[in-house]
Amino acid sequence: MTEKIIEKDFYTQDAVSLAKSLLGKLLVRKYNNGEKRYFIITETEAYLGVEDKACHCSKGKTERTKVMYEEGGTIYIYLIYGMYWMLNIVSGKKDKPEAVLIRGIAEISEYGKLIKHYDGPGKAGKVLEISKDLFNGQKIYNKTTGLFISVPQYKISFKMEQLPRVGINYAGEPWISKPWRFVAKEITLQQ
DNA sequence: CCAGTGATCAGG
DNA sequence: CTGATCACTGGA
Repeated sequence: MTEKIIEKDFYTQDAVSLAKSLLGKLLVRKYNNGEKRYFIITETEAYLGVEDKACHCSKGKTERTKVMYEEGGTIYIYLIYGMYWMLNIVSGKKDKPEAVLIRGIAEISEYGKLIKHYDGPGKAGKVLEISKDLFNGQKIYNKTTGLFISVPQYKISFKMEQLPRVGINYAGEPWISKPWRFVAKEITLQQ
């Protein structure tokens, strides 16, 4: 697998366009034992600043949310329900708190064959073996951190679905209805 | 349908 | 310090 890492500038776009752009990109995880695995990003959600009542930053800057105020490309990780590590990529400019939640990934082999889907952010976090200690505040465009995003060498085709976000009923309207969840369907790879 | 599980945060 | 909440998942 050749790795064409995506540069820092890519992450300065707003969270909604970044959420779309990340579909079909390759998430590379180099584990502590040296093993390397490859995952296509298949589902994302955008969280858009202090106004968005579904966004953690709607309550302002806290110990947890401070990394969302960093520049685009910063990794934001938090624990939910005491069990699941959620992986987010901060987007936009410094001091504009936006992020994209990675909700689904599909593992592919080194030769571009689909292996397994991990549908759901908790499952994705588990297979990636991420945690706050390991990656929170790191940069996703830094190839040395063990978790980075690149352009896949294989041509990937899919249909994009746009849906409301899940698990945010507490946010109220209009935020519940914002179609800021993006799913890649019918994924095929050409070698 | 619902319990598990612990960091985080507002409030005293 | 305490109690409530939670961008979820897996098993009745």
